[in-house]
Amino acid sequence: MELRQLEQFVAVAELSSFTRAAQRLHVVQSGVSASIQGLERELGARLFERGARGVRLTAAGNALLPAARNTLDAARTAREVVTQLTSGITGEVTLGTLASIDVINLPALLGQLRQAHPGIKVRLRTSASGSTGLTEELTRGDLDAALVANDGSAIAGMRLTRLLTVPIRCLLRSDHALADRSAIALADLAAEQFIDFPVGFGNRLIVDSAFARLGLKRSVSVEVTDVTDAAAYVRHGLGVSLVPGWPATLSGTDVRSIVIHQPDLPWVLSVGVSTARTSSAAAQALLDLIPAYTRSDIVTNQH
Amino acid sequence: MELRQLEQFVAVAELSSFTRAAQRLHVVQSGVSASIQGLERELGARLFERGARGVRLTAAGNALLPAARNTLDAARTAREVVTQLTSGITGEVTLGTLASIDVINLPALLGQLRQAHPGIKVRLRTSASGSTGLTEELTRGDLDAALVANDGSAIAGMRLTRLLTVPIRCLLRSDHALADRSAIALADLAAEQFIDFPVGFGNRLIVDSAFARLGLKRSVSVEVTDVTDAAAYVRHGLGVSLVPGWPATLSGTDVRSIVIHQPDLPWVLSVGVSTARTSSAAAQALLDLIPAYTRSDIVTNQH
DNA sequence: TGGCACCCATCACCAAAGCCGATAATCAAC
DNA sequence: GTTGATTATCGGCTTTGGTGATGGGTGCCA
Repeated sequence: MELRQLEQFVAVAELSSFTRAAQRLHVVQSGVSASIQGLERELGARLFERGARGVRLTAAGNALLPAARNTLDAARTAREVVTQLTSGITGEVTLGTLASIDVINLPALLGQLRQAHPGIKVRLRTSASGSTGLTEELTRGDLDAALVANDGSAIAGMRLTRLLTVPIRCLLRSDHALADRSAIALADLAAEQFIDFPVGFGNRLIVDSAFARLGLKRSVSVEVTDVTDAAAYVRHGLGVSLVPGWPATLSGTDVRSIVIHQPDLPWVLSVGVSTARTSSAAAQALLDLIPAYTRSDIVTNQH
Repeated sequence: MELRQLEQFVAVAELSSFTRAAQRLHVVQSGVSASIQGLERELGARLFERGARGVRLTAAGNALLPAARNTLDAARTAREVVTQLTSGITGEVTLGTLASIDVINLPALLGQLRQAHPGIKVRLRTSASGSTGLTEELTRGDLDAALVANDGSAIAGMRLTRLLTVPIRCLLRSDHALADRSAIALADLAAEQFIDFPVGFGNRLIVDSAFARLGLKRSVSVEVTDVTDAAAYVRHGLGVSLVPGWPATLSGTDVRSIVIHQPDLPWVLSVGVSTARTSSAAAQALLDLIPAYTRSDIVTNQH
């Protein structure tokens, strides 16, 4: 049994395909095929059910998968403990992030990380499909960590660390009938046209499910990927928007940001890692810095 | 980095020698040398200080050693979880044992183990140098587990599980001046000739250190490796003996077994595994059975 | 039902690497 | 200095991982 075989096995298991695993590993498919066969012969058990439409893990394969990951993690750690002594922490980290998160000062964070550990290379990746897409990429193994927003509930396969909780507020044009309220109930907005994020984003998920829980339907007429864009559309009369609210960002404009009550709608930003993997030293170094570079002045759930 | 390299690295580290590591691994020395060099080149750090009298770990080597063991353990576990599904637990276990332990019914235990897990092969090894020798063999990696006897204190590098505590008693010929006492103090025996186990055995260690603590010297004139032998020498007038006492074994003979007080001398039998390694599934299966096959009727420390 | 697309297995070939055996180089102890 | 023990180096052999092409099987769709 070789580390190379375990690596290939894990790749095939994650991608459910010899062909795609070979692509990811930069070898030809026949090599992966032979390698897995060797592993199966050595272990005396078939690891995959081969089908014309990809492969599925057998019971034996399912048993091996976590153990194989453990082994690869241990091997990576073994490498790291030595290289750390000579050249500090090195390695490559891929962080999944949301399109426009100004609550985390990523440039400053990465500057600090570079200064502390020059050997770490960071790659940022944003997903067009929001937190849902990031979650998938993370569990598929394409990301080392991801920033995700949701209502604060757990996500299967991810270990989440909460960074920030911001109440969702309603953006209204100042000439709107509700614009002078001090607080708005969700039910008051059921008939409005909404500007919101696309399906898959945390914000959309929170608001959609809140309406669903109340038994209400709503209409999203414009989709944006940025709170600032949402505010701009509100300003131009395209509708109202429910987004995590930082009152300061709107001061002096003709858009009002009003607290939502009934129910509270907390928008929770977390950083997540896969429960199936252990983080590399490089990833851990990045994760350790995130809380310090998260804006804490608006960590509040109050109205 | 290959598992083979880690295996060779651990062997060299444990034996402090390329040559002996090569012997253990059944490869030639030049192969180990090249392999370790490759590992050092890949990690960018020297792992051993080479000397004419063997090798010593560098700081990098010391850092790598536990991580390498973890990796190898994880790989072994990966193998086991799969083979366990098809052929049950398999593997080879080497148990270090004392020459004559009748308090553990090893034949019955191994019979049960064979019945439960036919794929496990057990090798028993006794050490001529008693518990001390077993401890060394265990930490050197030659044993998976060892039965050791001592006064119940901890042993560096070993995780001990207590099986049995038996008070040490004094064997005397029935015509001895102290033979009719109901209890004897250690100081009463300082002038006697002793029959005892060789240095390195748990019993010898306990009694020697007890006399040393009292500031007394004693003379061991006959060395045996079996309690029955000790009783035989006592019967023939060669001296007295302090051994873990089971009154029943002497009934109907002309040798008396008398309790020692001042101080209590507990003889503690434990089974130990190395703290540096995790046990294989096969070793664990054996360990799990030991308590059930340990005589519990004499688990007592009372006089 | 036949063709097509997709996927895994097999094969021949090549380059790299592991292993062996022998030998050189180094160092400590006597 | 010599001896003994230890690690490093070298040439040659064998194994094996990788490649690229090909074959065979399966589901999908016209």
